Order: sequence, then C-alpha cells, then structure tokens
Amino acid sequence: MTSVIQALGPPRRREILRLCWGGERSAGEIHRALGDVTFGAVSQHLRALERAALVRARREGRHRFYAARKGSLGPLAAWLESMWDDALYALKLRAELEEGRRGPRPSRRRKPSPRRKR
Amino acid sequence: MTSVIQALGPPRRREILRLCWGGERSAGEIHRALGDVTFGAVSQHLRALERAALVRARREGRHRFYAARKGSLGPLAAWLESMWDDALYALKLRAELEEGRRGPRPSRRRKPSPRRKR
DNA sequence: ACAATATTTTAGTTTTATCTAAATTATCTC
DNA sequence: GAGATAATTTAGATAAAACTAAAATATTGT
Repeated sequence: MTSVIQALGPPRRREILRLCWGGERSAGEIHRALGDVTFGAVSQHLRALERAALVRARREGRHRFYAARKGSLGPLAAWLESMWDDALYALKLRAELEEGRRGPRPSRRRKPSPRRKR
Repeated sequence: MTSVIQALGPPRRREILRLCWGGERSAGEIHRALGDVTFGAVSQHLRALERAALVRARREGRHRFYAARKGSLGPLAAWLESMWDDALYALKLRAELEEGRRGPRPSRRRKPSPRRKR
C-alpha cells in the first residue's frame, strides 16, 4: 500500500480529500467542484486515495460516494484542518497546483490519436 | 517556498531528515550512511529540505553540518518519530524507495556524455 | 433492447523530479 | 601555489506521475 505522506504530496489530491472531508461526495460532485481537470483524472486520484486508505467509497445506484477516512491520518488530520483554516490557504494551493503541474495542458490541441478496439 | 508535505513526499528525503534528526550531521556523513546514492543527489535533497525550512545548515571548515528543524513540522514531528519507531519501518522504506525510483539506474553504464566548458 | 447518466479504465502524451557524472567552488594543509 | 578533501552546482538521462481523450463498464429508466 502506498504511504500516507506520499499520497498527500500532490496538491490536487489534498484538494480532493478536502472536498470529501465533511462527508460523502460523489465523484461527479468532486469533479465539478474542481473545474480545471477531467473526470478521468479525478477518478484516478480517488483510486490513489483509496489505496492509501484515505477515503472510503460506497456505491449507490449510478453514483459512487467518497468520504475521507480521518482515522488513517492520525495527527495529520488536525494538521490538515489547520492548513485549511488558514486564510491564505486558497492562495497557496493555487501556487502549488500551478508550480507542480505535470501532464499535458488542457489548452493545447492534440491529434486524435488512433485507438484500437479491444 | 515549497510546502512541508511535498518536501517530505520522497522517501529518500525522509531518510535524510531522519539522519539529522538527533543532531548535526555533515553532508558527507549523511551520504555515507545512505550508501546507494551519489553525493550530488544527497546535496540536492539537502537543499530541498533547506528550502522547506526542514533543516538548518552550518558551515564549519570544509564541512557543512545539517540538523532537522523539528519546529517547522509541528504535529508532524511526533508523527514521523512514531513511524521511525515502527519495527517494520526499514522494510517499508526499502519498498517505497524501490517503487518510486525516478532517475537513471546506477547499474546501467552510460556513454561519458560530452560536457562543455563554462 | 436501447438510450442516458455516472464512473472507471486504458492508451498515449507531456512535464517534472530524481538521479548520475562531471565540473566547479571552497577550505584547509603543506 | 599545489594538492587534498568536502560539498555544491550543472547538464543531461530516464522513469514515474499527472494528465487528456476515448473506450469500456455499470446502472437506471423507457
């Protein structure tokens, strides 16, 4: 299993964790709340958080509801909450997201790569 | 400044922080204690830790002594210590190091790439 | 069965982080 | 100054991570 601290490294993942901190949120709700990332990417992050036991998932109809598992975090839970309480949190997060952005940029157009059937 | 949690992500960096947790350690001592990484790489990690205010450095002659700044970690200091107390810590660390290894492998031979003078 | 909706998975691209090796810088001793 | 030792910096290589887009998988409703 991935270590907790590694799973929390990417700022995007902390943002997602925060969104389901107070209670259950569907994958779609989380995706819409983020806005600048595809549904697929969010789903992958959710899986990473699940592997690290930082969220639990529950299926209900077509939805899947995710909620933070604060217990897995121990003292880190309080530490994260204090970060989020910080008035400058949103600002700092933006900077981190921008700085550490990894994959292709959504602006750039790509050629519609050929996909093979399975 | 880099965020604390991001700076602690790479297992190698936590290992280095641990080595100077109890007090000052020269860069060379840290390098020798690690064994499977070059001096250059260690130096780069130390700089990253310094930027995140997780270590302080002091020059003395030809040596540079590093020590952990536990104050920057708040509740995370206790959390890290409890990890290190874990009997399985060394084992888990090995796994993490192996799994997330990034750059070129030391085993592989490389052609001695041409370098230009500055 | 078919269409619509919600989510996951896969394939492939791009960017960054970690690494090695070599060059450089700094300090001490002779 | 020359040589040795300690550490940093730089340049380039490479693997992994984060991403997009598209295909696949459920599930529900008609």
